[in-house]
Amino acid sequence: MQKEYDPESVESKWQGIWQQRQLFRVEADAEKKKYYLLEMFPYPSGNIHMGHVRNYTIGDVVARYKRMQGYNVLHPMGWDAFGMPAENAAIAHKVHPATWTYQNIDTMRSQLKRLGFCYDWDRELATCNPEYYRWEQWLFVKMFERGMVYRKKAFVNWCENCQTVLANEQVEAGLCWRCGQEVGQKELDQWFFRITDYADDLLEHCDRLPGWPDKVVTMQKNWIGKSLGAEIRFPLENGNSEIPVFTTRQDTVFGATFMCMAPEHPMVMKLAAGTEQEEKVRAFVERIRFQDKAKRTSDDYEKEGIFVGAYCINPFTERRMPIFTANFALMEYGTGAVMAVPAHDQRDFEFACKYDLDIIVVIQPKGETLDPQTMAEAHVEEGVLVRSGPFDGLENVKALEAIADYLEHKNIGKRAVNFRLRDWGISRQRYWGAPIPVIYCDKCGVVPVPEKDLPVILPEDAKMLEGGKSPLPALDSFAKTSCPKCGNPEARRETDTMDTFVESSWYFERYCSPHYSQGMFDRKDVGYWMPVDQYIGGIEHAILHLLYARYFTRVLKDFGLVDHKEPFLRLLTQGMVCKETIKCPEHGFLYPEEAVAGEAGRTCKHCGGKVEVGRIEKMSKSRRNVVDPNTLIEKYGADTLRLFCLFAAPPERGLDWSDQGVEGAYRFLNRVWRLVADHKDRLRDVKPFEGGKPLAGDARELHRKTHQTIKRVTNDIETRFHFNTAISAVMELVNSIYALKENVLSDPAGASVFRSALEAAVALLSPVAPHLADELWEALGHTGGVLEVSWPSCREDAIAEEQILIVVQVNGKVRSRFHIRADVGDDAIKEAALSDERIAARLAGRPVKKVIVVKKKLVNIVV
RNA sequence: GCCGAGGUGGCGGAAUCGGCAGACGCGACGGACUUAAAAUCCGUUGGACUUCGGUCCUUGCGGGUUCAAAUCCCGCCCUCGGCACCA
Repeated sequence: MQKEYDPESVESKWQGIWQQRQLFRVEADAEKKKYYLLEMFPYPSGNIHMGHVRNYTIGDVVARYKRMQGYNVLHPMGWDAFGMPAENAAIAHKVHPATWTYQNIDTMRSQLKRLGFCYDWDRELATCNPEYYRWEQWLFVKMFERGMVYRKKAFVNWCENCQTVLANEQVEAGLCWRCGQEVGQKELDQWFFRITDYADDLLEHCDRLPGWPDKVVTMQKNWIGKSLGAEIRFPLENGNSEIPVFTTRQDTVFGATFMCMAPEHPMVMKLAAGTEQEEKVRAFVERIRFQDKAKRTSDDYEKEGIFVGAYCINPFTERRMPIFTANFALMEYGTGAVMAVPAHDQRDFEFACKYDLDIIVVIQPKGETLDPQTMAEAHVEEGVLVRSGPFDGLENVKALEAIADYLEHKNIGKRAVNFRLRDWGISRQRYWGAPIPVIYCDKCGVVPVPEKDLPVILPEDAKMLEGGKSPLPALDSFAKTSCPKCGNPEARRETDTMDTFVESSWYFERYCSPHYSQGMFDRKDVGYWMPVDQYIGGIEHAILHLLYARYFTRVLKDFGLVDHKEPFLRLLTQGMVCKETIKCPEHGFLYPEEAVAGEAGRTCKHCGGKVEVGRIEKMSKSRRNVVDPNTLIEKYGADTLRLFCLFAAPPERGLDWSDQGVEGAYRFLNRVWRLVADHKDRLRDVKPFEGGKPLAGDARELHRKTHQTIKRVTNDIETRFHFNTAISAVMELVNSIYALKENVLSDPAGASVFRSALEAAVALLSPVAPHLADELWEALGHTGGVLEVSWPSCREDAIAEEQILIVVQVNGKVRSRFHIRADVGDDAIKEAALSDERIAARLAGRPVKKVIVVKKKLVNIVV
């Protein structure tokens, strides 16, 4: 062991040993209790960033802690390797997406190894590998056979200029990110998973995820968005047809004065046909359709609509209702048509005011009379029904039921449930993804690729095209094929690929048997390891990824492939890594080195103007406030970086980067190092303290502190994952060792206690700073790493204090404190408090009204 | 607008069940060591007043409950995150 702490040499030494000993390899073993710890796998974007470091450090601490607790811990890592950035890089740098991806994986794998994470690398997987996605294709075919997938027309963002489909993140303020042209909507045939079949089940089980943060559960519930209401059919005036409408407010139906339909609604143009409105309606529909969704739903939307030239009849009032098409009506929700009740819905109210439509009050609030002439806004609250025929006088909450009954009785509608959640569109008109295993034949129609022909391999010889258009449709060697059913040589393959969320919806199951070649995974292994005991990742995946993963697991269960329904028992969503930003009014965000320190504060290197410093924001390249993990590892080592990430804040909160904080972490590790380096020789023949013999003085103190620390650290990790307080407890122990070392070391029992304290500090620190811990452990005379020993256990008898501190308050204010033997009763404590010198002086004979004694803690005297 | 989380020293944060507010770290200040600096070690460090014994104030703001409130209740302000024309 060197005198000076040199992280570089210590870390490379132990990483070599760990690898050579295959320390992180695990196998399913029915004899052992398992623990599956999973962190969300990264997209191989090029380099590990601070967010990854934080996420994976949190996971690594838990994995190592659980191993020391005796669990068989599965802790795998892999790559979410399909996705658009690879295509963008391909176009920008003329590298093939596969080359780019695999290079990035190599870089990032070595970065993760450099951080000392205890992954079982034998289980590494990359979703772009055909051995992975072939099973996804296999499942797709199974789902197709069962009708769990279907094809329908749907809109995509389309850039006419680039002749390509754009993902939502490629649409910036309604414009194409590449060419700046306005983005439109194009209707294409696409594949959908029927996730809505599981909407109720997914919603119901939200309340059975006690290990999930409430926030995430709420977000999932809102996303699923179940509404109870009714479907009401409004006949057309000409009697040809009817418009079904979904509403949650059937109690207001007597106040419905007009109808609003989504511009995409198939009936709109039919209704307008032949009327004098036809051309105007066509122009309106075209205009709204072409707007991208972000714009249509942006803040400054204006409600607008147009009369389609036809009327329907309110079946309750026989009123003739003009039919409008309006930009705020959404085809995707409900039936795409809304019965408008301007008196009791704010949107309808604004629309009615704008187009001068009738407003009829049908819900009257208590103690108030609403007048349509003077109303400033809709009345959406409760009240009593008026102008509602047989339902007059009914409270509106009761009317909801009564009118629903009436609808069903008269057969003009029915109770209905509507979900905000829509089926999962998985088609991507992209190259770098898993091919959808389907063939189109003129004779047989849609034919799934037979199991024996799987996988449908994404051809790696495709040439990437400018503008981002997928090369697959034009690649005959891929797209041209023969029909597996009839042999027709003119059949064509589906050239769309799957949403990358599909890959990430089952990778955690694949990890259980990543090399299994007979199916998606080995049932036996999945049965042993799943479900995931602890899942850790960013809050940005709180909705989609987690919902899709929950859905997929249900599908697998329905196929009898797994026994569990929920994949993740406990979930931790870690906060963002943030850092202060520096902004120049002229040059925008600056790197720290671009801001020059001067007399009047910092100035911009480029223009000399004053810069604005301080706003703390999420680290990102575009804000120029990133710090590079590599640089920090070089300077301080992985252990310091890990320590800082955990110490700066509890995991679920945001972490504010601080260079000085990193220095502090480094200083602490040096402090621990020196403690061992300076005393290992004196401790060579000293055994750890075994208990039994009575201790006195500082040795007793240190022994107590040691076990108090073990208890605190264990509790902080076990129940709360609060590593920051766990670390501060170890810091306190180290401070105590420093303060007491000479007094304690002078006698043999004391030296034993000293060794125990030191060993406890090293062991407790080992999940956080594993390299340093192993080195110190070895220096203390042990063979083998700390990971292979048991987590320290706390001796309750060592913790018990013989003297306790009692705080004395007078009227709730602290006035004195004293020590007393821990075994005395409340009455003795009360007596001691009242006779305490300072208290007696303060009371000065005033009558005591009341004395409250809190066991072994506090006395409050009320006068 | 709706939903959720949060607001504590100069800063990050602690106080786990209503019982000493400010653990631990950073920064700052002082001292030791040194020719000097760095590193290290040891102190001090919420604010105001102080006769140096203490006293008063202090957990976003205003009320309340309680012997006792950072913690519970009511009202308000601010910050962050999510959803957002959902009928």
